[in-house]
Amino acid sequence: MSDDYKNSICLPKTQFPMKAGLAKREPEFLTFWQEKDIYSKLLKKNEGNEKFIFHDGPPYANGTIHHGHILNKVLKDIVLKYRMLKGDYVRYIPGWDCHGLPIELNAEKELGKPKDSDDKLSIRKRCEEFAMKWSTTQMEEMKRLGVFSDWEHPYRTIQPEYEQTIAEQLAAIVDKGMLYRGSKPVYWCSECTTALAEAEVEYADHASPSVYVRYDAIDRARLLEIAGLADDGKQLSLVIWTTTPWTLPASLVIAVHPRYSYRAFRVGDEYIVVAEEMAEMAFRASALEYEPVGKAFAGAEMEKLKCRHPFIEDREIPVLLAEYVTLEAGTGCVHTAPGHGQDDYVLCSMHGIEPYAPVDEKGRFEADVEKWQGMKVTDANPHIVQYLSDIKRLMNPAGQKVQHQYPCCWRCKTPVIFRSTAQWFISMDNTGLREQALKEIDATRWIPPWGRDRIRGMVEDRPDWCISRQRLWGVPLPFFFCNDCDESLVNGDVVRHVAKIFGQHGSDEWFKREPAELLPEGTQCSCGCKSFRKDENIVDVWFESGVSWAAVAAKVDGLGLPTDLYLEGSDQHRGWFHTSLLTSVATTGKAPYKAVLTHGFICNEQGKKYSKSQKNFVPPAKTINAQGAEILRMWVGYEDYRSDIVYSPKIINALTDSYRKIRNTMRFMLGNTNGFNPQTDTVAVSDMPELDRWMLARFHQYLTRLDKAYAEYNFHLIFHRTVALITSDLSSFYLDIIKDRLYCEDPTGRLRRSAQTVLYVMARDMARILSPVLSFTAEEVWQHLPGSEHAEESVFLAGFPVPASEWQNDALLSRWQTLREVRREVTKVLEEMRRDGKIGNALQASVVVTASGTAYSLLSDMGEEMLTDVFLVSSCKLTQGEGEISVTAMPNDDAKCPRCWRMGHGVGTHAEHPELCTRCGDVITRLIETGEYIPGE
RNA sequence: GGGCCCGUAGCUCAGUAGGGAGAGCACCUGUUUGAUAUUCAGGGGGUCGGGGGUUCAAAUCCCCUCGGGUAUUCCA
Repeated sequence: MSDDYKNSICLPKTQFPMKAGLAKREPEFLTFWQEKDIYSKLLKKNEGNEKFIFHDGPPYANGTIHHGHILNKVLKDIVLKYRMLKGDYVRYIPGWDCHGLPIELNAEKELGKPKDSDDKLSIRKRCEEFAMKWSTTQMEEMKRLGVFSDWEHPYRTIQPEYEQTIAEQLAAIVDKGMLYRGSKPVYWCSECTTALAEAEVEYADHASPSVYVRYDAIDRARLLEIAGLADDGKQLSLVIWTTTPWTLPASLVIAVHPRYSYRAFRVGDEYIVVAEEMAEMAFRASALEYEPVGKAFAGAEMEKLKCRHPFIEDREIPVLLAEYVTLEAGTGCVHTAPGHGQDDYVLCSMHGIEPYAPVDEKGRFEADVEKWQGMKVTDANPHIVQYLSDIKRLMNPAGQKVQHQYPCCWRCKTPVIFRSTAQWFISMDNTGLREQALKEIDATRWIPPWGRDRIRGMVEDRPDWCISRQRLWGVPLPFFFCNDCDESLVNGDVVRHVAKIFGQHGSDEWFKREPAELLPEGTQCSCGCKSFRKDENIVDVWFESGVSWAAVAAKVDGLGLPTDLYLEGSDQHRGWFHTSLLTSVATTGKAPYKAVLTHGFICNEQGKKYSKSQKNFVPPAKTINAQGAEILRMWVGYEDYRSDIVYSPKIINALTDSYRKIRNTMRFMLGNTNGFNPQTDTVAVSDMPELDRWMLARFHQYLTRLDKAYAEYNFHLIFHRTVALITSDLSSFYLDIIKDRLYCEDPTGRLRRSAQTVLYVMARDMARILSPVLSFTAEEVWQHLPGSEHAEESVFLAGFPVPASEWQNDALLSRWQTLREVRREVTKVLEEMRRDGKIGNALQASVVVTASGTAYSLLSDMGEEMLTDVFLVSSCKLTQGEGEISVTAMPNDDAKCPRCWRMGHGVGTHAEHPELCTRCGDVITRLIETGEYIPGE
């Protein structure tokens, strides 16, 4: 049997499996990292170096994690692993937000509404169990992603020491004089006699009365002038529309839009002013004839105009301007009761008008409303309508109804009302909190930059922060009221006294103890009374997570303030970024962070938001168990996190294919470094063929660009540049060309060792530079690298790769760019020949390249031998011609070397192996001499 | 409705001093069997959301518009 010399060829050989088997292998690496304590070793290694202080935003401890959590945690992991590889000292303390309504509602569902303090404590107990269960579950799910974090020392907002900080921060705010007690409208159920949170309200179809009500102008002359009318003695009024006549006794203001067009209309024997566009709808409802008179004018002209309340004779109603006025319904003139509406409240508070709500907790009118005192507001509605009609203030027939969605109590289904109640606020302006917060926003780096404008707008516009909630599952506001004079007892020392109790025993103590047991000894009201009762509110959970900088960053060893980075979804501009800023500026004057990075939301292929309730997503655990967490890590790295990003099985499948390409190329490099000892076999750059030096120059560029991409938080470029390198530069070019050297050259000769040197360097450094993203695969590659030169037991201890300056060679890069363009022409011509059946393998062809000018001199400088190798043909001739580069090719009929498959190359001339080409003959001769190759085997 | 973000090939993305529309994947057709659940080559595919303006020249600068996304309390 003829010897095809196959056994003398060095084919790739490695233990690194082609099939990833990620779902099965990843847990082995997790165990490896844990058992070898790699994260601790990394911390120890970087101890004393510059710190990068990162502070984790606490996810809500409710349910299993979804793709949004994965995006967030993996992004954090990428940033921090990069920093750690670079040598920074980075501690990652994970946290959970454990108080709050969603958890409380769950507990309440099981245990019912609490009746006494024992019930309250059982509910809180159940809440705690719930929060612990889910935060622990989420922790396990996050660990599975390969995230490096201090999982042994997480923070939770229900830890006593955390609760102590919450109270201490409150004390600091009290000390600064920022806290005050005021009124604010909240959803109120008069059946359950309680305030409701948004989540406890559901919308149902409801028929409400529809009333158009006249407010006579007091500033009659002014309004006539604005409207362009002469005074002919006719009645002149603004008309409002409302579906809640019971709020009319609390009506204090009429709101109009500054830029809408308003106009007077003659209706019967009177003038009525409404928004021009709304006239038809308004008068048609009232079945009235109308005609426009005078001239149209902007709402802004009516600012501060005084009108008269429809039935409270001595109440003047000013017209105020509001952007929220719309032309969807009504008249463009909006009746405004700050005690009964959110917008109303905000508008009035801007003008110093206090909320007014003459309605008690059972939903009955109080004494202020003489006519209907003691009547339920909903029962009073028809009486009010009839009265309006009787006194000729109603435009439309009494009894008209409108069908619309109206908020109802989710428990008893009663329509809820808006009712202003006493609440605790942090003032935005009394002590300059808003102004200072804006300054700190400007001093912070926002990534991407539009984050600054976003949070700026919110801080500029926001009302005072209402921090009280009428709920159970949270930290009680440690305030008291005097039993004698009803005066509130709010001072920093008292709050700090309670804070200590929270820190030692937890905030349950508030419910277990009597006021005297919570107060410092001898506490006395200014009226002399020593008997107090407890406030029954808890603090807004946003305040709790908002002080994590004080509870965690300021206290945990290895962290500190200000932190270097907060990293969360873009919804946190309103949430955690916002509340952290306010609390920190309030008590320290400074932002808690130097930089804030935000990412978008997860959407499906239709651009729809991820929704658990709609079940429009494959649960992550399913993907992890089928394809591995690595694919999800890759997905995070693959997408541009700054905008909303798409998650779909299609994308995951595409990524799986890309992953295979990366993995297989790494495997090829590892396989071809088989038998290479980096310590003894490395070839110096100066001894390398030009192609290898080009490859290193390109790799130098790649490493430099990736370092920049990491540093600038352009993570998706990492992946896209890596895929470009692997497919275009490695797989289809460099690796393809050096196969001949790797397989056929003398295994220990310079040419093969040179290529191996390059492969080793690239495998080693790609493992390191990709490890923040492809953590599992990078570690696996690392464990399969040849040689013992790398003493590090994990890729994460090997540091960030620094390209050798001698690799850099911009001249080579541009020179080879031209060569590759010629190569593209060559492959195109060969493809045509192949199509015509003239050749199969490119090695069966001979090529002639004709070039002129600088292209010719460049190619001739490289030499025909190199062109032959690079074009993967058996021979290449270069001729000088005119004009553009042209390529011709023909089948080569030289004899074929059975070992390397090239045609010609001196086949038939070798003294001992005339059947081989000169190169292969020499190689075989040596291999036979040393016994490395035995013919016929 | 106002605020903010996004809109380049079926998918994910490049395109930073305005001047040639690109990459990878997917798809089709071949190639290899010495990366073989692999490799290589070739090919089709885009009014750069739409319209207007500035300019000799616009994916890139300005204005308008459409579509999508977003908000633990925007909505009488």
